Amino acid sequence: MSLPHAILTALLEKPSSGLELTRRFDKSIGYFWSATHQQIYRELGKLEGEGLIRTLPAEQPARGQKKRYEVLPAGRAELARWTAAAQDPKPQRDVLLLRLRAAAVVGTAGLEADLRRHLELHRRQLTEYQEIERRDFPPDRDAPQDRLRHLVLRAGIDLETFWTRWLTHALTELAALPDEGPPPDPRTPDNTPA
Amino acid sequence: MSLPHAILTALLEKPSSGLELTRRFDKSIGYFWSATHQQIYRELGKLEGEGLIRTLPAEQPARGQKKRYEVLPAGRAELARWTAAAQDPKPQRDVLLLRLRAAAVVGTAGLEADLRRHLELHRRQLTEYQEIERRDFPPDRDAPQDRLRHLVLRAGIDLETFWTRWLTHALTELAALPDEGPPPDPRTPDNTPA
DNA sequence: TGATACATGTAACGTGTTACATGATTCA
DNA sequence: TGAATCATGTAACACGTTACATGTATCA
Repeated sequence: MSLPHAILTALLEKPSSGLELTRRFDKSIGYFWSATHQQIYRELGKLEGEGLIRTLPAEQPARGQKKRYEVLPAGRAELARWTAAAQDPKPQRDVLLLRLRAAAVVGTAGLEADLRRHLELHRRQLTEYQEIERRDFPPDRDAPQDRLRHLVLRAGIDLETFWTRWLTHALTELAALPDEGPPPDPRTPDNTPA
Repeated sequence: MSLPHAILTALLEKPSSGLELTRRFDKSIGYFWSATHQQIYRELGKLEGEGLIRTLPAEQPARGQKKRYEVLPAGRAELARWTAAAQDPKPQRDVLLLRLRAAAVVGTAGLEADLRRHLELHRRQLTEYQEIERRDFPPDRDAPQDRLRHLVLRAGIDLETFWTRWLTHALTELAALPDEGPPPDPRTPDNTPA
């Protein structure tokens, strides 16, 4: 139940059409939440049906026509409620860690290349965030509202930093491993006794 | 498409029944992948249908009866294929960061309590992981297969460390903020001009 | 025999993903 | 007028979540 609140937040910061939202989700919003245009249109329909947002008046709703949305008071209230409500952290799920664990069982063949690729992606993401920081949060003293936004960006930066370090370490470990990690181990059942 | 591979990995490490798997996913597997028993049973059925796993022979399939599964050669091959295949990182989605960003818009009322709760949860998780590390990976020189498992656990530990630090910092910032973050800002439309 | 824990499931729904469809606008 | 781009959408499916259902074993 977070996508609608991500959209409400984005619309409060600036009323937008579906496609404009999609672009903002790809850019600045992307470092804490991502969404495709299909999700966004689906959700905009729901939110309008629930009376939390509305299309700006004086816009005809034809199919290929731009439609700008803005948040209604009920929408702002719902967002405030949700922000303050207690929520449990999402259970952990990380594909890369799972793959490493799987490699401990079936061997590390072919892993290294993709780890390098991920390292490169995270490095690029990191420098991108650092540029945003330089541009949007110049040294010392941002306005009160900006301190929270800066805090969120810092989390993004620190997480990317963590992943680049961890991946670097992982590659070192991989290289130091005996040639094929665990031996092929053909102990899989062809006719294993009970 | 990761849950089946998480199950294959777990079953290769040790053949298990559905409920045993559920327990292992709650414990040691939980720091890189989580799953409920409903997901696990659903997926075990699929995997068996695809010929990647089978129930250990000499077990009657009654409803309340234990059923142990083991991985077939085709299953091991599929896991090895998946482990080596290139995969893009999952798009970022973090509820806590989203809430902070929302708070920058609708105000920070009620946030602090839940941040403290999260901090406490992450601290507890961290010490739990550290105990696993002390117990399962005694100082220096683990066996080759264990180095990868240790690496995965280190990621879990470092991530929890990051979150406790970040939350501590976030609480400091919150406290330093003017009483209600951004002013109530009743600029929501009642009749806003174009 | 009745309660409790163990063990395996079904059903319904919300969200995320991928592929495709349709109308409007622009410009060569 | 035809291709490319902008903009809004539909459809189908995979996965995760929550609530509930059913059968077995144990033991008071």
